[in-house]
This record gives sequence, C-alpha cells and structure tokens, in this order.
Amino acid sequence: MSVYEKNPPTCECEELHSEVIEKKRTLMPNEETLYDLSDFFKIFGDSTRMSILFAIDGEPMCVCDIAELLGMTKSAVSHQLKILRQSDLITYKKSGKNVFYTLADDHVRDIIEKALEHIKE
Amino acid sequence: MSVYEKNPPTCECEELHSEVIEKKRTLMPNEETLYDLSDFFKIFGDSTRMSILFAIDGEPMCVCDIAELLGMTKSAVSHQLKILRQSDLITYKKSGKNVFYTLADDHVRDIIEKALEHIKE
DNA sequence: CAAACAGTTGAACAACCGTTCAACTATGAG
DNA sequence: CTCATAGTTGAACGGTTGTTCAACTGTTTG
Repeated sequence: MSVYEKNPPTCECEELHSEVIEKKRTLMPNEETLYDLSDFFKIFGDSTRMSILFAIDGEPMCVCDIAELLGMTKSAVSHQLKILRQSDLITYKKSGKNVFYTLADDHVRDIIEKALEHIKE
Repeated sequence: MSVYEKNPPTCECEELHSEVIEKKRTLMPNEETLYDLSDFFKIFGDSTRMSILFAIDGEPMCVCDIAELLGMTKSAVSHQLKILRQSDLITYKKSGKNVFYTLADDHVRDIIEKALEHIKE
C-alpha cells in the first residue's frame, strides 16, 4: 500500500489544492521504483566510489593498484568494490592472486557524462 | 595537491603495476570535479527528494500540497526543498502565503530518465 | 492591530554509512 | 608443505544526514 494512496492526512494545512494533489497522485511512480531510483543514485553519491569508477574505466585494474592510485587501503577499496559489484555496475576477472575490475557496461559512463554536463552549466 | 599525484605509497602491496597506475593517474578528473560529481548524485540518493522531484515535475506545487501528497510534515519537506534549491535543481515562485516549487530545467528529467533505463535492464 | 495560516529554520536525536583494524581465505613461489 | 602476498570480510568507531520538535518570519483576513 503506497503512502500516495489517499489519506490519512498528515499535513495540518487547511486549504489544500485537492485537485492538484489527486492529479499528481496518479502521476507518481510507485514506491518501489522511487526506492530503486534513489538507491541507484546513492551508489554514485560517494567520492571514493566515483573515483573507483573513473579508475577502472577502460583498462581493468587490480585492487592493489586502485588502492595505490587513490591513496587508500586495500580494505577500504574492497568494501566499496563490493557495493559496486552488488549494484552490477562493475565486473571482475580473477587472474592468479589478482582480481581485475572494470566497468560493467557503457551505461555508467553515459550517466556520469550527463551529470558532468549539468555541473558545468 | 591531489592525492593522485605521485606518492606517498599508502598501499602495502609489493608488486604494483606502475605503468598502469601512472597512465590512469593522467586520466583521472581532478579532485574537485570528483567531489562535485558525487555531491550532485548525493542529492538524488534520497527517496524523499526523489519523490519531491517527481511531484513538482510539470505543474508547480506548494509546500503544503507536497507534504500532503507524500504523507510528511511541512517541516521535513521544507528541509529537503532547501537542499534541492541550493543545488539549483528547482525554482520557486511566491504567491501570497504560498510558495510554489517546480523543476529548474529539463536536465533533471533527463538524468532520472537515464537512471530509469538502467534499472529496468 | 491581532489572529490564523504557510513556510522556514536551528537544535537534537537516531539511523545510516565509510573507514579502520584484525582476522580470515586463497593463490603462487620456494 | 610452508610462507608471502592479494583480496575479502565482520565488528567497531566516528562522522554524516534525515526527521522531529519548537520557535520563528511573513502574508492575508477581519
């Protein structure tokens, strides 16, 4: 049951524009989509993860090299790689003792590109 | 001074792929851009703010109506509106006792649309 | 001017999240 | 087999962040 479906009235306002509210209610995405969307953006909302995404763009990198490049510990990097893995934003390939990570697809690049455009307005 | 510029070595690894690291170092965006990017995505990384963005898309809405639609208090909504305002993602127009908010431009819509595509893969 | 209502704001609290630390698995070299 | 190295993981700590609450500003109405 979505919160957008009718009451209970939580806003103490007296003079609501009911027509507008009802109209908007029908236009809102369902709650699950809203959570999926914000969860998706949450992944990009950390500078460490953003750095990792740029680092492993193009040529794959192993955990040690990423840690060295970013000036962080392997542990911290590995924790973030796990989050990126679980979001299907990156893939990895084991090679001996090393694990090489790279971007899963071009979608990620596209979204970051869009954001860069907005920032430089 | 960026952390990506040369050492000190923070990774305890012994067998680094120095060539790859140096190459990547030249390709990384500067630190400020990285922070701006992740800060930008951070705005979208909250389901309340995401709901507000969908709500005020198209026809503008006043704070009371948004609060009623989302089932939240005016205060909570106002706090989030402030964050969205400071990020230049929304604009507002005062009209009597009401303040009507709407999206600043089509850029926001574009980015959310891209994300929606990725989610439905 | 006074009362009512829309909206904002700062402080405080709780929940969330990223890094650190230590312990662990696993692979390759001697 | 044993040791060293790459990488992962869970717990814990500290900083961040969203909501609540109460007090505030500002506008309209009588």
